[in-house]
Amino acid sequence: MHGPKPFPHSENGADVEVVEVKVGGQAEAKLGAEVLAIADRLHSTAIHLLRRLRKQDIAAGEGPARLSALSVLVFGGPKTLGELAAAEQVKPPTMSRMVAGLERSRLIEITADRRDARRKRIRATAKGTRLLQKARQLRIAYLAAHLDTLDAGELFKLDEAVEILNRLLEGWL
Amino acid sequence: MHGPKPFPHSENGADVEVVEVKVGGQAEAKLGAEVLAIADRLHSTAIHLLRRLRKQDIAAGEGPARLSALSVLVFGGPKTLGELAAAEQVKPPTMSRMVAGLERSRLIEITADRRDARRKRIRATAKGTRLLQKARQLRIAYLAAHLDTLDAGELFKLDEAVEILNRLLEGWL
DNA sequence: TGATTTAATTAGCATAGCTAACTATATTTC
DNA sequence: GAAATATAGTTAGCTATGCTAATTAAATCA
Repeated sequence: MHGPKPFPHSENGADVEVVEVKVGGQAEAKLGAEVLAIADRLHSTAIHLLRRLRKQDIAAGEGPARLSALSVLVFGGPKTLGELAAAEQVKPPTMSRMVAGLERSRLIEITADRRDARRKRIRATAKGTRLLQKARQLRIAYLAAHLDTLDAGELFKLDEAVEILNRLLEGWL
Repeated sequence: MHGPKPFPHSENGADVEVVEVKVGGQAEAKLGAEVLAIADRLHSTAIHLLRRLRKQDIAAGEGPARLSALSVLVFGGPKTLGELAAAEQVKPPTMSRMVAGLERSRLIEITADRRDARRKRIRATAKGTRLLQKARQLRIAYLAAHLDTLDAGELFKLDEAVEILNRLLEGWL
């Protein structure tokens, strides 16, 4: 039927046959067992992949959530707190605390917005940019070292799948 | 060069050219830019995928980590605490607390091991099994509803990639 | 028997998520 | 222009997850 069962999750995953779901509060879809099974495996795989990578994150001295927010600033330019929270799909109080931590570590700088005194302009410092590069290297190189044991065809398939998922996530909300 | 940039992360991801890493403390690999770029995109995609799914997890009343541990018990049978911790790639104190929470909610049962009084036998209750099915349905159906917007070819590619990743993770440590 | 190893817990710390309630500033409406 | 409303962020307080270090209890080894 399918490949090797990778983790205790996923096993027996197709016990749900057909399910109705509302997505975005409007559409209603009937889903086949095959799609559910793929969703199940994908979910489990993503969980376990990130469990491994999380350990590398910690080696950088800041947690994964902070590094991710810092990454938005480094590659996306300065943002307000609300924009950052939206980009990271997190509520403002959560981002508020992460920003406070990043500032204590001198990885970001906060300045007042002249147009709107309620807003804060948040941007990465040189130190923050440097740290992010280092952390990226830890995480990504670790993952890449494992990916490197795959052959070229497998890597290609992986890359294709990532693209498909990214397109899906873009129009997701 | 490559596809659409999906998130502020990932952008400019190939600024690391060649990197040496030690994996498992033994091998040393030189990694090309292509593998690093794929690793980068995969990492970012996994993060953002799980951000979305986490919200569904919470709808079930238990957090994702507990549900994941419960899943191991439901599909993998009874385990000791140490086995559970190992399966979930977590330290024993962390699992100890999760198990305590699951027991308070009557989702698992703990009995003494007759052979070794230090060990605990932990297994899912009927209630736990039921809850897991429901939670699975929430998470998986939500993801599946989005996957359902893909065409058959894309789904196939996704499934292939998941299999490749699972094989990779199995022999990872 | 005594020493060591192993299984699990407890205590204590940090990060990360949330909601509710509050402050301060902008904007809209009368 | 003053009052009402809306928006941006913070603070307080809760929960869940992760960790390490130290402790307890039981099993195993010398």
